[in-house]
Amino acid sequence: MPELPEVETVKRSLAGPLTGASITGVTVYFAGNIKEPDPETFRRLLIGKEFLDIARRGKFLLFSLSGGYVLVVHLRMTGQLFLAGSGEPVDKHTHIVFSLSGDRELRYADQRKFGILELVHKEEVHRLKGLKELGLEPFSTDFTVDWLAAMLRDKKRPIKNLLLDQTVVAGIGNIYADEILFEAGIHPEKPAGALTEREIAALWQAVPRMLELGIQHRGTSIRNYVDGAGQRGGFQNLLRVYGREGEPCCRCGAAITRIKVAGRGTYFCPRCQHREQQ
DNA sequence: AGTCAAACCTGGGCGC
DNA sequence: TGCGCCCAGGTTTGAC
Repeated sequence: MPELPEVETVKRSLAGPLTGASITGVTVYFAGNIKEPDPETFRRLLIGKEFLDIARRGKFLLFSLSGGYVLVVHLRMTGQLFLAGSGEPVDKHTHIVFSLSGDRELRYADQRKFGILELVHKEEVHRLKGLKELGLEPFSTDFTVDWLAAMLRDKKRPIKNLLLDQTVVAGIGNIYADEILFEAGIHPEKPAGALTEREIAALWQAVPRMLELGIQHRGTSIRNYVDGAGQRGGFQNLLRVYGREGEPCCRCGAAITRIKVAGRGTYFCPRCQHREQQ
């Protein structure tokens, strides 16, 4: 599910309703997603805490709580974080329920159970695995074309592989990587270091452009993704290559092709996205 | 340094 | 209906 636009949409949809709310109880139906501390300490520490602020870093959500604690959540493939009324039925994939004042609940559901929840003191956040290795935020002012050019220089790995590397740029996943490369007209297997200046400039523009477009449409819902209000996104209808194997390219009409890059299903237009030059 | 497969889990879709 | 296989939005791990 969740790449940067989806995580950002969850953040925005939870920020209003959650800010100022207090946790009155925590029910853990499945503890496997709780990485630290142990589930009982996790429960005990959270009860009575107030949500102060929500931030996003890459695909991580960071909930600042009273008492100096931070709840860090990574949704991985199928994690969902959404608000519900306390009377609504709890489905079998809901693993953790945070009861809030006013008969509301924040629920964590996760069909494949890959997601991660960690509760740490704010001084400890910087040491968390995955979070500390994150690269640049694509919307930060540090994400310049010169910085990108320097990151690609002499790299032999496929450009798609590099886009998916969270230690380079944070937040891009498999769907947006394909859409970004289509937008920029670059073959996903082209070695990063072989991109021309024009291609680097096009890529630099396409990264924030496609992510922003995803956010404007409230994310991509192909399977499980929903925002903090339980609503699906709309960007799946605007994808131009992802999931469109065999369909005509919207620019040139050639059939969209599916290959594997970095072990991931990869969609591109063989005519618009070439390996050589341009 | 890099690439790859496998692992963590569950479920949907397909062909037979 | 059932079975087996492949696929899935992410990341880590260990082998080469």
